[in-house]
Amino acid sequence: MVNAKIEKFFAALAKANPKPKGELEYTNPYTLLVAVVLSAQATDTGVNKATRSLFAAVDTPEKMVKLGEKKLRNHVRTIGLFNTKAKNILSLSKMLIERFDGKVPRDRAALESLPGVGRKTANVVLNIAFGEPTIAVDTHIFRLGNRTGLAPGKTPLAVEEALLRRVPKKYLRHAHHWLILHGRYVCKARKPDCPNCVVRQFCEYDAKTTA
DNA sequence: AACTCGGGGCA
DNA sequence: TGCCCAGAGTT
Repeated sequence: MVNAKIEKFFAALAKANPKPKGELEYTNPYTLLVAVVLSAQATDTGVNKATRSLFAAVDTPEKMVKLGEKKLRNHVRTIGLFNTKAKNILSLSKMLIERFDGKVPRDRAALESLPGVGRKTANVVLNIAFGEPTIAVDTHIFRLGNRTGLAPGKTPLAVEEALLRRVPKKYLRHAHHWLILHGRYVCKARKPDCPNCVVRQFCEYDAKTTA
């Protein structure tokens, strides 16, 4: 995809998402980190529902340790893979207290050293909590990047690097979130809603299937 | 590269 | 009722 096309691609996404919801609503790096760890292979709505009461009372690693793994597990029981996730979140919270002064580190290697935190989760935290120009490539963005021709790549890391090269700098701050929302609700895996897609005129997939 | 974790949402 | 989901860790 050529540069002029990419610029219009993101301008259209920006216009379609004036007030993006979801992760951008988090102002606390710690609850953001916990929410993203919980969201692995689960639906965002399910995570939001389960964590609403939890985060009202528990918004620091100290409070999480005090709550304990058993009660945490009860809070997130409706989320898939909750057993492993609860264990990771307790362990991760203790590590934050012992090694990072109780704060979420603004550092990729430090973040990825935490249990349950991989490259995708680290990128979300770096972007949303600290304003770093990262792109977190999940299944949605991986599919969208390849399908549209915006950022083709064999692996998630390859797609991430392609996006970092191609996304205009002024859009880098929000590109990650726009792409996730677009992949989730419009450029869906099964049945992409091309008729209602704001970037269809820049999309190689739409050109191939409907032209 | 393949396998496992996992309850809820949705067709 | 069956299939899939805002991944990460292990083998």
